[in-house]
Amino acid sequence: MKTHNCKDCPFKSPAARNLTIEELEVLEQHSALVNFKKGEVIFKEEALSLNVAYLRTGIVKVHKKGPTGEKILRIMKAPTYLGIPTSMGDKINQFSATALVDTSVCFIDTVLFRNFIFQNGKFAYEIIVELCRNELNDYERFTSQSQKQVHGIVAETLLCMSEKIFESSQFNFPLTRSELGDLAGTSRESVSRVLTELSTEKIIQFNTKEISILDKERLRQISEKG
Amino acid sequence: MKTHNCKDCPFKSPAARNLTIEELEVLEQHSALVNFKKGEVIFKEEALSLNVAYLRTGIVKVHKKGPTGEKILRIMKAPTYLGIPTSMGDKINQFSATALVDTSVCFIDTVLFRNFIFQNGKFAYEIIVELCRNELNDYERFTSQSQKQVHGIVAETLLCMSEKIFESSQFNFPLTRSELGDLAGTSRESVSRVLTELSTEKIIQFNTKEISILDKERLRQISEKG
DNA sequence: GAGTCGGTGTGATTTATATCACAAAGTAGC
DNA sequence: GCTACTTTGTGATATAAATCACACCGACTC
Repeated sequence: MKTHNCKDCPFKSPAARNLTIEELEVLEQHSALVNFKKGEVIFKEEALSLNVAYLRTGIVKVHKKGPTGEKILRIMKAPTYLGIPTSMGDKINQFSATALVDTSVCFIDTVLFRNFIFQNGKFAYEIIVELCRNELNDYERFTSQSQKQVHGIVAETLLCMSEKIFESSQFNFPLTRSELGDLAGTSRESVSRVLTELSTEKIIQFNTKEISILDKERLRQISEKG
Repeated sequence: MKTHNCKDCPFKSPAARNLTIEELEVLEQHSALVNFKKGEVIFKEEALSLNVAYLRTGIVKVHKKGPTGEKILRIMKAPTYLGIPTSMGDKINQFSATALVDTSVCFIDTVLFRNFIFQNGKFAYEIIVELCRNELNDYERFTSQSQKQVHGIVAETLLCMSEKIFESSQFNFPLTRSELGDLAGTSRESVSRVLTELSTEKIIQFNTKEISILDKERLRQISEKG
């Protein structure tokens, strides 16, 4: 039984679009397509990293144990590679990935992935571009989080979710308040308070999971002034 | 007058060691070696990114404007590439790099750098490995900084400087207290206080610029428990 | 329907850290 | 050497946000 077909995959990564037919055939033989339900762990920190994970569809949180609890490093949306740093930089996973919605992931043999880098420059180039973009994003958020205060960070996080992840001003928020705190670097209670405050000021509207942004401009102002 | 010689450069990057003689000759023609004195800016945020910067010798700070001031993203030591994300991920620099000691940098034409990635898989692979290692480091520090409190972060930063940058328990610290604050995500005054506290507990010893770690184990404990 | 449980809102309190303020010590220029 | 400027240490104060505490609300189970 054929589980997947890489050649005609409608969710090919920009990198994989540069692979030849032959390379795609090899990829097909050395990769596995796995579906995850909301809440399931895709790969786990401290486990041996055997594959590169490619997020084909869905949304995941990338997270890591910290001194006082879980830190959510980033929310990622398909299509994207998830575990390149953890596969190329170290033998064991330095972070975990967990599905926030139903998700499909391709696990690609690390040796094969490495061979593609060696033999296909365009493939390698796209991987590098993706890594670089991620790094720039991280720097941006890192800077914000260490200088802004809660209002600013929560506003920024909401904007980011709206623009980058859901591409809509209204969305079903896949994180609990506590997780949003872990992402924004603050506490569950503080998030809650900021959210109600934004709501009373008619900047957002929400009922538990459903959030809609009413006044994007003011939200951006709050995000920018910190 | 020949400014530099890539073929026999004793500071070749792991990536550049995979270049052929011919490629090194091209590199030599399309790169420039520039020396910087302590405090000089190597490249600046918001300027057009024209080259990939390779830190051949020296130590630099990579920093970025934040809502309330400068954020130091990381301290980097030669040999390392400095501006890959800023050259590959975007047309304009998303961060600055400033020399902390006298430093030499090779500026490599971005187009040529890209061609090397396309045509030399081993070169590309080493670049990817470097990017991945950096990302893992960033995640680690990011997690620490958002969960530890000042004692922990300052301790961690000192340990990191000692182990990764100077490889010695005694070193001439190239940052001001204020910069150390920008790096650790805290204020100048808090850094000062933690430092004197660590000093009265005989964990470190310092006089303004010269710092020595006396009790590495206790410093690590403080760093780990937050 | 009663009971458990994870998630949530929100007030009261505590606490870590920023900020303010100023003196002292370095450092650079002339 | 003296002057001006930056950097540093440290006490007093202010404040943002964590923590604690409790009530509430679904969603499940039995």
